[in-house]
Amino acid sequence: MDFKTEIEKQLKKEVGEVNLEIPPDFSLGDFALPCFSLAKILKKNPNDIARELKETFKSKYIERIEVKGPYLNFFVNKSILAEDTVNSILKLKERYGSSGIGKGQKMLIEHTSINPNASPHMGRARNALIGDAVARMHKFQGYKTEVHYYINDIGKQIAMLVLGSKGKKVNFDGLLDIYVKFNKELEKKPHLEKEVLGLLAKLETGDKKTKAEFKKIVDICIKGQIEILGRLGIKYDIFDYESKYLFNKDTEEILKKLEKTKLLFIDEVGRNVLDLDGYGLPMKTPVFVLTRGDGTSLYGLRDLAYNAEKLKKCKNSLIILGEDQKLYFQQIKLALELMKLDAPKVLHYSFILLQEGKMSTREGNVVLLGDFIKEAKKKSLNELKKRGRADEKTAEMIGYGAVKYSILKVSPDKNVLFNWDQALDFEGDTGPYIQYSYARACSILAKEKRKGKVDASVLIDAKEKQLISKLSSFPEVVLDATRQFRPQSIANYLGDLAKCFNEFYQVCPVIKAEPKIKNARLALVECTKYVLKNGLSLLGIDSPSKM
RNA sequence: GGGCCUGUAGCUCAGCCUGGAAAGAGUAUUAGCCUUCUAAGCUAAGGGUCGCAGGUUCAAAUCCUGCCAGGCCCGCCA
Repeated sequence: MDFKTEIEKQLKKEVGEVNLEIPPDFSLGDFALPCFSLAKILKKNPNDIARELKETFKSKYIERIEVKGPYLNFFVNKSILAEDTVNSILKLKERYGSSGIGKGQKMLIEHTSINPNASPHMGRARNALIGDAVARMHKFQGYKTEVHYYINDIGKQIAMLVLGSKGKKVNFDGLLDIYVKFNKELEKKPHLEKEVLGLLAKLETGDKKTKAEFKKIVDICIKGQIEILGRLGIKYDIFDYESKYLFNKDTEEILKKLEKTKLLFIDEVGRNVLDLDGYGLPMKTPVFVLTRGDGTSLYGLRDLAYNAEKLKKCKNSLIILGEDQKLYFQQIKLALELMKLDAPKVLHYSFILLQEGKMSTREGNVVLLGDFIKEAKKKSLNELKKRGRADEKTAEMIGYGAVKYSILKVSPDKNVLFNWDQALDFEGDTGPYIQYSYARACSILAKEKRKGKVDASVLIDAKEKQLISKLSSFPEVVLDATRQFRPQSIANYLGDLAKCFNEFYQVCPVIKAEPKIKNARLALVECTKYVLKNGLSLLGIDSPSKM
């Protein structure tokens, strides 16, 4: 039952199209109609309008109506809401919250796509965590999702690692060090740059030995990255290697297509350049450079080929990109549109900053994801020990939950200043707080079983009503979050829900309540358990039944 | 110089798209609550020129303009 739509439908008959809002405080009602705008149309005092509407409005879904000055406040029939919400959740269980809007549709999501040059740092992890959550949200809504990871296996960075690791035994953890050292070397000896480019040119001719050298580094790197991300439960369906689009000549196809637009030209140093003047790109000279002077391809050209292929596979597509790629993506989008191709939708996120500035793999001032989750697990294991448990699996659930929640709850537009203490906080508005609420619910349900029919209308305590109201809004929150690619909305909702549940827990004993109320409260706890679990799983966070 | 994002309590953030009632959480500080379903919890107190200045509106944290501060980007990196 959608109360809001029901009230709006009724009001439409009386005064035309209106938009209800949620009052600032629970005690003021469930929905409110401010009568200011009506005052203008009806040429009457808003307070009078509110009073008159109160008299004429009738609906069985409304318990009572209060007039507060120019506001008409609706109190929905709590027993209908309670019955409705509880029945719906108990029926749908792990599907509660899904609208099914994605049924029959496919969604391709590309995320993470970290350069295979080192162990991932927290900044990159933000991409993976957001992408993973968005993918889970779509899956939940019925989309058939396909998660892609694009591997930049032929870039300058790999060439640098190939050169830097000559004669050394390389492993995943040592790559960062090699990369940092090589970059320092490069500053001192600029002629190394030529060696790097030479190696790239050799690669593009298809030289077997060079290919093998690149592949060796890339394989080590990808394997290490996937292992770390896999620990966090982040999985990919398909890995796309950038080199493929070079060696299968797709890039040449793209150049041919772009030639037809008449906007492609060869500049004074022999590069293929796309003229994007007149499209409002905020660049000094609005062009898109596609090849180097020596004819080798640049990243952008290969990316165009990649995007063209993704589009063939699926017309619904999303990519997660850092804010540094905003302008670059505009170029890609324009170039694709010139070829009459749709660009994917894009979600940009800002960087995680350190006290001393931006994280930079090249300079080596990074907090590695691997180190961070290790620390998180260690801390949660410690906390578990204090409570007489020391279960590794649960420690991971909690530690990783803290990491994920702390990143996902913040809007991607915001820079995050990385702070160890804060990121590893387990109290207050954190992942473990939500998990703890879940564990509390499980604990009650393990002690006592609900029996027979539930009469939800006996749930009349203020905290019970508040909890029910919160539970009932879950589907709307998920729908909105999915449509707008906003995992943070779900994270914030879960924080609120956990708070509502803990407040209820404090004042409403379940097991000791009289039978009728006990049964209804058990049902309410069960409902909360489902919603917490469903919500957490959308963020890729596990729900431990004990902690 | 140009473009995009951000600026809300000491600190970390929600609310801004879609304007509406006294601006919300968490944390930190202070004071309470474990013989009662897990205290990773709950209750209470103090703490705010919503960056600044204009404008639109009956009404602005929310919309518009200008300015200030931070982040990101602006041709052979990816």
